[in-house]
Amino acid sequence: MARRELEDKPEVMHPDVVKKVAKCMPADEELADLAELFKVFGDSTRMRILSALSYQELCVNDLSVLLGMTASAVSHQLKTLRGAKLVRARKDGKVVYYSLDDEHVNAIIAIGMQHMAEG
Amino acid sequence: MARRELEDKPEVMHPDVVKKVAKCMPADEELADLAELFKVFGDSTRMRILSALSYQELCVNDLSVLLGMTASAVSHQLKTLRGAKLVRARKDGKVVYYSLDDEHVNAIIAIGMQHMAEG
DNA sequence: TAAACATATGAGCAACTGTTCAAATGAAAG
DNA sequence: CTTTCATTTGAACAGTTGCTCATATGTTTA
Repeated sequence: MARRELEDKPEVMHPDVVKKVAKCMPADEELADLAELFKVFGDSTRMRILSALSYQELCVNDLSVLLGMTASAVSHQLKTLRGAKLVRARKDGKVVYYSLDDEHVNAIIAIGMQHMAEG
Repeated sequence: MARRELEDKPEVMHPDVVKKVAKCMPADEELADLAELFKVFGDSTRMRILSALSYQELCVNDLSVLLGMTASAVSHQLKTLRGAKLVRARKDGKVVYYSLDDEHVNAIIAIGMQHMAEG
């Protein structure tokens, strides 16, 4: 009991299982990067932008009208989407047209929809 | 000019395109729910938990050792994962075993990995 | 019964995030 | 050149989030 109190580190409950899983799992850094990617999908404004762009290339002004938000707010989010390489920019005069830059975007959205439809 | 200054609402740049996309897009609420789902994937701790559970059913203590975190922190995140129906709990005595509760989890993670591998 | 244990929960706090606002670019038109 | 316009950027602020700590549940064992 006294011995137990000194060592307050938690005992492993299933040591062999934990070791096995620890060896199988990807590196923490890789999983952190993956989480960063999904964080970009985890905002309703960005999700609406991605959904819109899945149908049609759009400029910032179009998006701001479509979403009912200021061009500034949209531009900030587009910067985030560009950083994640989910969106690509094409400049034509003053106007900047955005479109999806990744074939996986629609796939990820589709699977998410499936999950919600079943839940 | 004076007329222009009074009406400071933004003009639509490509009205027909915006209308078309507006009709195609899912409802805002559905996209918001989808964003909420991806928000759950958008945290490195939760991602590590999901990754671990993709190999093996694990109890809270195992997870806390595996992740090097307190059982409390892990339990809080498991509650979030349970709320999103990504994880299921099985109770055996004092011990609660968690496992993936969704076939789509692995698919979503796999596509995310693909995106990172190409970027 | 009481003690030990695995897990869950609530409050509190530091860190992060999305929007607004004002100002800056950069490009076309007068 | 100057003005106008589309977009971008930075600072600031409110709202959110994940962890810690203390405590509460619920279960097993002595």
